[in-house]
Amino acid sequence: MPQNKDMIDLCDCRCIHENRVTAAAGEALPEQENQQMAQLFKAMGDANRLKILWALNHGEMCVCDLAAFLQVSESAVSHQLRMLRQLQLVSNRRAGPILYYRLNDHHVAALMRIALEHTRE
Amino acid sequence: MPQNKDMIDLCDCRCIHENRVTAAAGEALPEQENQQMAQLFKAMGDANRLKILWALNHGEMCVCDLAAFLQVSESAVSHQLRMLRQLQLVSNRRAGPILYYRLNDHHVAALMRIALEHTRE
DNA sequence: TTATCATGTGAACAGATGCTCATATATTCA
DNA sequence: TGAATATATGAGCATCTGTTCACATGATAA
Repeated sequence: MPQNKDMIDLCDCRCIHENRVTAAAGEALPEQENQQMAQLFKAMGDANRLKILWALNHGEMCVCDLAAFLQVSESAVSHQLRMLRQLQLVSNRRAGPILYYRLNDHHVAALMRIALEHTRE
Repeated sequence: MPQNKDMIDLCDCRCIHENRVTAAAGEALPEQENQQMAQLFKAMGDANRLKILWALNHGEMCVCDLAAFLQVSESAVSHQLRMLRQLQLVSNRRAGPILYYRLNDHHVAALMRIALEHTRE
């Protein structure tokens, strides 16, 4: 068991077969950052949410457009947008009764570009 | 409804409030690629799998080391490694009874780097 | 062979997830 | 004010996920 549970540390493995452990120990990743990274990937790890992010990467769209685009209910889109909003991946502007959503994080586009490269290899 | 369900196409939204739809239509993303991208992000969207990938990014490790590292059973790690193997994100080499796992996709490191940047802003 | 260690696999279960439906809120217009 | 439109929210539910447990497989050494 690692002494410090907040830090990912490779020093306390039960069976150590080579010295790879000490080699990796220098690059510890705080537990909180690991969880935030996982949360980001999880948000992008749903086909419909990814479609939303992909669409918003080309320009702002309102909820009902996104719903027609994904062929799901506007309620479903709204639920997904709330999650993306809470993670600050998207934001919106109001124009009368209509909310236009847009990407709010420049990393999202970069992540999608790399993932697309990955699938095309 | 889009006529071609294999293609993400923005031309058939029910309510069109501006001309953003036509602007986005040029960048259609095939359904299959969208799903593969989502699968990649989903694989990285679990805290334990991300820890595995993070650890392997610093060098190869065997299953029991990873289990001690994550503080879960070796069976759990094995299940997760199978998923990562099937997605070809990791591969292994055998040294006697021990299997050493390593990253098998150069995009993974890039994705983790960007995600880490994201969490640190 | 037999014992042992490292890993893989299937079943089973608790918890998470994503959708729909019904309803609430908010804005605009008559 | 009341009606209509756009979006948000909560409940409920079927499905998916990640873990543990028990056991199987595969390699090594005695």
